[in-house]
Amino acid sequence: MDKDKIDKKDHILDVAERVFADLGFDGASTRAISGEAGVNMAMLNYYFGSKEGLFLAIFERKIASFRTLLQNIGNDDTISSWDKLEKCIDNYVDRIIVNNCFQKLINREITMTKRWDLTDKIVGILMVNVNEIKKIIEEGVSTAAFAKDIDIPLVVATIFGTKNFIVSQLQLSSLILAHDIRDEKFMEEDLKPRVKTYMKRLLKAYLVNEHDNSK
Amino acid sequence: MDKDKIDKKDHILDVAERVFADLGFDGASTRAISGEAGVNMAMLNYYFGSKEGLFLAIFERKIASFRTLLQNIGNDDTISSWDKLEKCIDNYVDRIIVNNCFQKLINREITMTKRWDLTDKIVGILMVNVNEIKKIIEEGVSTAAFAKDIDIPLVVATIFGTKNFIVSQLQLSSLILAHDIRDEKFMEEDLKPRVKTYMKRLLKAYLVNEHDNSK
DNA sequence: TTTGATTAATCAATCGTTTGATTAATTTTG
DNA sequence: CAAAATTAATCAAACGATTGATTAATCAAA
Repeated sequence: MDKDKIDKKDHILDVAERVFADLGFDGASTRAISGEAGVNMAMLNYYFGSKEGLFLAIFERKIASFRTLLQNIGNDDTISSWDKLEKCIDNYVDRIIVNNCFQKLINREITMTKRWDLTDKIVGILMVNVNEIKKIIEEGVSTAAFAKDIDIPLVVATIFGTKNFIVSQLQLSSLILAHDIRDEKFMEEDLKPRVKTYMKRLLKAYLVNEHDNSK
Repeated sequence: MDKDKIDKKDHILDVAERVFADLGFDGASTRAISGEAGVNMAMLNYYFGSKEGLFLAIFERKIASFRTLLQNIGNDDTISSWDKLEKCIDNYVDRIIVNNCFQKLINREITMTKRWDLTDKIVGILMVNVNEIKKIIEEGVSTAAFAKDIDIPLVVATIFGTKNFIVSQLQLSSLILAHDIRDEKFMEEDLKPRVKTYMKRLLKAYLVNEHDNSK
């Protein structure tokens, strides 16, 4: 049946996403992926053409939905720039903490000099989302909601860098936070609201035009 | 000669560091490393026992010196907590932007679930440095130089996350900064002071106790 | 000559991919 | 509807290439 085929492909993508995240692109063998997914090795090539095709399929499945979400926030004319940014933060934190293995996957492969074509594709997909954030901050500056002398690209680097660090370097952030970050309950009930609150305060202190940053 | 041997080992470590950073642990073959270093493949095992041994040797060569630098800053009783933090930022930015391929190397391998023993070793080494920063911030809070309701672990995540993002995701940050980040001159003359200024303003706005963070 | 450094050749293991065959499902034809 | 033809899905086996590591022979220096 067609339904079963889609389900099976989706199942493979689910498994492959986790295995890639754990072991990296090179480290994850097609045998390991097919083995864990309970399918024959040849099915990966049959469905996705190649290992790289499987890798890209994982991305394309994930990114699109979040992009439209960001765009909806950005295009909403009824709320202020700061409220838009808050909404972005909330959505990002919700998203990345839940399926963090996908984030790890991106962060690892994007630093590769090998496989330029693949990296370029990933960067291209990500930049669309990055630019949505950037646009919101720029809007805030032009409407004088944010200070005019802020460093927008580096603010973006802080937003993405902080979230990447927390989810991507699990062992390190576990030690820093003094919690086992694989503890689902802690992640959901404690860390999630905590990161949201922190990011908002941090950015508000720097961005919002209530004191002079230039000194 | 003994001198020549040490030079050769160092040369291998230099090359291996770059190749590992570019291609990852799995992606970097011993043939590629020995080939680029201009030595026979067997010399890697002869000198470092194994590929993993070579990998660890790269770390041990690098980390120690910076650790003592951080500790010297932390133990200096003649300057304020904020000045200590500024010094740390300056030193970090100077260091990571120059040899960023080492940072990439760490950031990639630390996210691996594979090779727990190796990751643990790396994390252990890094945590010493992380704790130095943490100690300085804690000192600032206890002396009321910093606001008491700040989230220290997440501040650490921002410091390391932002720097990691800039150097580790070169392609992405090149696009965000609208500059080719491999341009040495831009990195040295523009980006370096810019990141320093930004990090200080960002952290000061959040940390220093001149407005109430709790609202 | 003896010891340590260096080499080319080779090892078993594993890699991603391809193959040819077999089964299941679908479509076409009579 | 039923038989035949076609397509899709799945499999075990094997491919050539590459991996990290080791061997035994050679070289250089003391």
